[in-house]
Amino acid sequence: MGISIKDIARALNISPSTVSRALNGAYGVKKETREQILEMAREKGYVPHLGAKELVNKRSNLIGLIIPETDFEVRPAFFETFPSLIKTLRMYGKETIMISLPPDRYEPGELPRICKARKLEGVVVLPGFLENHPVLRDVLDMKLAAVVLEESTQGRHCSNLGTDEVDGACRAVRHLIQSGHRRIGFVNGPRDLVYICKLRYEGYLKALQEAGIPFDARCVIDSDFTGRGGARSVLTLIERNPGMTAVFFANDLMAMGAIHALQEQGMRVPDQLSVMGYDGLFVGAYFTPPLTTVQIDHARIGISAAEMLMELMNGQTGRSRVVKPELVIRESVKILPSFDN
Amino acid sequence: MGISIKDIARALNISPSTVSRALNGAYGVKKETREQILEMAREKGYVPHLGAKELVNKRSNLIGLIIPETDFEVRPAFFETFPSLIKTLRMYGKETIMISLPPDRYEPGELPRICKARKLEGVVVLPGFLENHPVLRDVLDMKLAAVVLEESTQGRHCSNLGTDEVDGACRAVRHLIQSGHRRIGFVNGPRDLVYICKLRYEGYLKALQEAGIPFDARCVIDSDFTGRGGARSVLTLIERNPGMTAVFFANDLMAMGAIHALQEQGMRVPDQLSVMGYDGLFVGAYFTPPLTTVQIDHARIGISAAEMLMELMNGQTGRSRVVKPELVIRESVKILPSFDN
DNA sequence: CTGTTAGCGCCTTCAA
DNA sequence: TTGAAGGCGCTAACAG
Repeated sequence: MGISIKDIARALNISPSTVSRALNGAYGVKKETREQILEMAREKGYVPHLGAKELVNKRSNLIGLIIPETDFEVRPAFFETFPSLIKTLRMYGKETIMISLPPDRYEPGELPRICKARKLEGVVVLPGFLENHPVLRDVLDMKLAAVVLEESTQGRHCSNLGTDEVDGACRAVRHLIQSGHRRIGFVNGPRDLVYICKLRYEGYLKALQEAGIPFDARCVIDSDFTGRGGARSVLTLIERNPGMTAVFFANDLMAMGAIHALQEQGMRVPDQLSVMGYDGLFVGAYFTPPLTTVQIDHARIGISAAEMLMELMNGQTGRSRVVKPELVIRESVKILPSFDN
Repeated sequence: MGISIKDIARALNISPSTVSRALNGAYGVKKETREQILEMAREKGYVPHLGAKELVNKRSNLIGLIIPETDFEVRPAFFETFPSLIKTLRMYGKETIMISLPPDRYEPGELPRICKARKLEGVVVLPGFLENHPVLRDVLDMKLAAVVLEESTQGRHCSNLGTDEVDGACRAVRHLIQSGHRRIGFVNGPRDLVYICKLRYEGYLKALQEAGIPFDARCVIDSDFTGRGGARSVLTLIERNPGMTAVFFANDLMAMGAIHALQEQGMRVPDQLSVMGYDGLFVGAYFTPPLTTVQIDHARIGISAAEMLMELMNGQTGRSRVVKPELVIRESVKILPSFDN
């Protein structure tokens, strides 16, 4: 099929090893010969067979990108880390192979088998597998360099990278408080299923506490991260809490669904109810009102994930890292006049 | 490192070739021996080295997924084909490797080199490379099975798969006409850069023609697929066309940006201006008003792309296929009373 | 500086 | 039914 090292050796009447040396390390080959070889390689369009190299070098330069086969609507921001992640890995000479795994129906041992078969050098696990999910456990057991996004999984060969969810949520709610809101609702995601929901909840509590606002369980409701869920939940919340002036949603999608539902009921946002999102979906900017939210820098996360993986592959020990999200103030939160500072 | 075929041969005091046979073709091995081998393989956790297999079998089972390194906002729906595409390929025993290429700064020959080096069996090219882009030309030259999404590139080994853009746009505009609109604006994408823009334009013209509505160039404007662009463009269009009652946008993002801008100007949608989108982003459902749009079934496209690639790999000739998009009627288009049918 | 030899893990003749 | 030998494309160790 393709041109091999032998072909060009034969053409030049030299040995394959010399060709190999010229093409790689370069040292220990007469300049003249090397140039001939390089020339001939170019001429014949030689491309090294990476698979064969791997066989002898024991380095595949392959990184697995593990993505959960889940309903897309749940995490639309999900794929935004891809471009920067892949690009950064490529800068390190690593290529990315996709491994799509069904969170339900996952057979333990499947992932390790794939990794062994392809001799992957590391994996990046995208969010979608819950704490202690068999996939995560296999990742830990494999003793293969791994970076887990958003979950707290960590080990000798496993780092995790997330946003500072507690801080993000806390700042969101703090912003509401600073805008004069005291009775603040919280529509969370599925707290028992998704790790970050716990953290966002923590942030909510923390901000209230700081401000000396007593916690009221009636202000909090667990939902499902969908627009419809957000709509349903906000309506429930309003009914339960007549004095509530603002609601913090654990993601933008729910916030958007809620705003829509409220407007359908003839309520004005933010005049009658302020809404705070979380995620920073860019479509939020085109909402009416434009959604105030907490923005996650996905491109940055992709880069960091790649870098952390390289660290691990260089023998460093697994660690934890969080990037701080950013508060994006748009127009869905009203500043209550009495607190106008 | 890992367990090899030899290890299990030695443990059983038989030859590696027998083990190989037992593990693969299975024929020509005594049932008893085979069972011993299988048992031992399981016990030792044997996993075949795919790279080594490839070396002898000449089949890598690797498919390249070519994605353009572009600004994310431009095509948010972009990644929605991923899950189904990867999953389907996996069902065919193929794994997916990501190849991210910069549309500008692309060096011709780069892609073929990557494909050769990894011995890829085929590629799927995601949208983002314009007609006749060097990447597309290389794809054609490689004579490797390839499925190109959205562009019309085709060849002996190259199929293309898109949605029926003309039909989609035509149906969108037809819906506006049936709702009683006559003077209908069109905010297109960058027509000179993105192939589908031409098709959507065609559909727009076709629908007008069908209805006997004369074309007016002042009703059409090329924009850039962003929310801000849509906002700017709709304002221009309104100024130029006082009698205009509806606008068709070549993507949802622009439609959303436009709706937002209109509402900021105090205009009501759809009462004063009807808006039609294109893409079917699910967040559109949470807009106020919920966006009427043309929906593309990305999951279906992923599946079809995989299947078309397999066809090509089985020796069939490149072909063209379009899937029909679906009109999703929500509330951003007003039915004008006079035409109430 | 260069060629020879051996082997990575696997499969496929060809013989036994 | 099984084993031995050879080779896929490449590199590393050892001679020369």
